[in-house]
Amino acid sequence: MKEFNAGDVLSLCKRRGFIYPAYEIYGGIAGLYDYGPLGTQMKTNLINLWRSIYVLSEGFIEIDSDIIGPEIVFKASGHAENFQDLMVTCNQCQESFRADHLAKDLHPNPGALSKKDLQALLREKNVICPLCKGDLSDVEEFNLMFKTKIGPGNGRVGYLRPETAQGIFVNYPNLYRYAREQLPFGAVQIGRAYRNEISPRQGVIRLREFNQMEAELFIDPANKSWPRFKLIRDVKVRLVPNTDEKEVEMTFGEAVDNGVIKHETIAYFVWVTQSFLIRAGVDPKRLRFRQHLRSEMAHYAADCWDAEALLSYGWTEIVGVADRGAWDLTRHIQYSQADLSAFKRFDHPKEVERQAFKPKYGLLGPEFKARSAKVGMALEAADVSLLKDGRVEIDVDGEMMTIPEKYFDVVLVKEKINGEKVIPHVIEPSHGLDRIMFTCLEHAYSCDDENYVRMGLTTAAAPIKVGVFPLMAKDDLDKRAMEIDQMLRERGIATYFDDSGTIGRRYARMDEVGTPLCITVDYQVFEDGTVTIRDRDTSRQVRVPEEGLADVVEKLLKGIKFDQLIGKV
RNA sequence: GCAGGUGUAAUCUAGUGGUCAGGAUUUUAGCCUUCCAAGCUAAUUACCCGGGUUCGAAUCCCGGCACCUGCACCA
Repeated sequence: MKEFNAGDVLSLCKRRGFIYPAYEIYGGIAGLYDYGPLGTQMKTNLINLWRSIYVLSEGFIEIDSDIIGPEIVFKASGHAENFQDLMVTCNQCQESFRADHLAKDLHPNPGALSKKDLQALLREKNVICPLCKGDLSDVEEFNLMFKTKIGPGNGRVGYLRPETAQGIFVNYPNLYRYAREQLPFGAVQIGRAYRNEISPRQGVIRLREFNQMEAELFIDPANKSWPRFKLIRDVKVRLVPNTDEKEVEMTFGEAVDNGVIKHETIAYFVWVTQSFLIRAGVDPKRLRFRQHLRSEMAHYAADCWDAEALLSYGWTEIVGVADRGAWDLTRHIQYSQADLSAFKRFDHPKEVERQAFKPKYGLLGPEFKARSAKVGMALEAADVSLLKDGRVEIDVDGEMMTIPEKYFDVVLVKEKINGEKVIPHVIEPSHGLDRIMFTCLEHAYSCDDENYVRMGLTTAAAPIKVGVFPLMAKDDLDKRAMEIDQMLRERGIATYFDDSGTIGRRYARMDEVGTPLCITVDYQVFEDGTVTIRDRDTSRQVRVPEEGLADVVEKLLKGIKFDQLIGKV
């Protein structure tokens, strides 16, 4: 086994059609990559695997929302604020600073200043580099969202989404209704997102246009247990808690019992993530879950665990599982005025007695004419504590009105309360598809001393499942192999037919792109109707009757071990 | 964005201010070949882009772009 680095893997990816640098004939653009034929197929395979877990097994609903969104969505989400930092750089030591942080003592609210004003303020007060006392650059805007205009002329300001999650949050009322108004329910979205990164690096690890698979699970804030958690209590996981930042292995049950992971729901989806990644082809020995440090956790997050894979770049975040609390929905409630709550029905309705205003509609009518109904409704909704000096001040359609007590009585009312409105909390497993894909490729890559490259992709991820070869392209062997190839493709199995050059070269070609199985039709087929199936990882072969071949192949692809098969055939 | 390094074919690379560049792998066609990158013959493909210096630049200089490393950024 030879040492290798990400460059070797990227070379192979380009050579064999997994990943190409985008716009290469024009010199390329940093942070943009295209998927080639094999890459696209593999990406589709990973998506289908993920979808089968979230949509089929866990019952999430899937949507596909717009990439372009109006400015207000990203004001609500916080991205407009957090993506547009004003920065200055020290001309001497090259350190970068948030411009508003440097102006903290010079202005009551520097965060609210425009770029121009902040620039003027810093210049006027002769602010210099706090580290080395060097001169500072002009104030520069770092806008990490791609801005665009919606419509002709001045249009409306729009942005390309920096994450797919917001499309789910803004559809919350529709999805809540679709889920028949019951918690918990979850929604997923798979799609592209855009961040105008300052410095894209490390191949496809930091991209300006990337693919996300995000799930948003809406749960009752008062109940973060998870029924299916008991099924996975005894599964082990490697954790790096933020308390001492040391890696420990424990079961999910222990992690929750000891408070390492905050609650069952987060823990369960860390498990879902772990099992997905391993089935996708991430090496379990190079996978761990690291808890965000307090300082790196978003202020609204209750807990957050990143799946990290060990790549030649170092430990790299590939999935984040966060408890975002009620933050997103609360923000969208503020900005949109929409009702993004869930109605939590009590097991037994509560009888409540309370004091309330009872409007005298007979008097309200002549006095307030057309507005009397609205005044009455406002009175009914108002709290009796507002009553002062024989009058009450209430808000009617945004206008404050003073209503003397001759227009109402104060009475004791009995109310039956069936439940309460709550803003659901959100558990978000967010997957960087491109990073996961690259991790699968790098973890699958092996190269021996003879420079023989073998990609140990899992059967789920492999873009080609079976290579089909005639031992020689003559004597009807090729015809026979072609029939097998077509039969397998009709069964929905992705094959690759190859009759060129020597058989060894064809095996090598398939090994290099991670094809798990190869079928070779040799002369024995004319004697007993059998062909050989070759296992990529061991190069071993078994003879299998042509009849029933597809069933055997399907079993192998589903995970039956090659060894078990040898006994069976 | 800053600093340093790099840029020759699909991939890995040799090379020099002076015959429009050599090798290996790959690919394609043919010969050969009864199971793991065999051999033979032939073919296709490259000096990142733009400007400058020079009689002459792939080579030296400047600018751009891309990649690598470090810094910064990473909601």
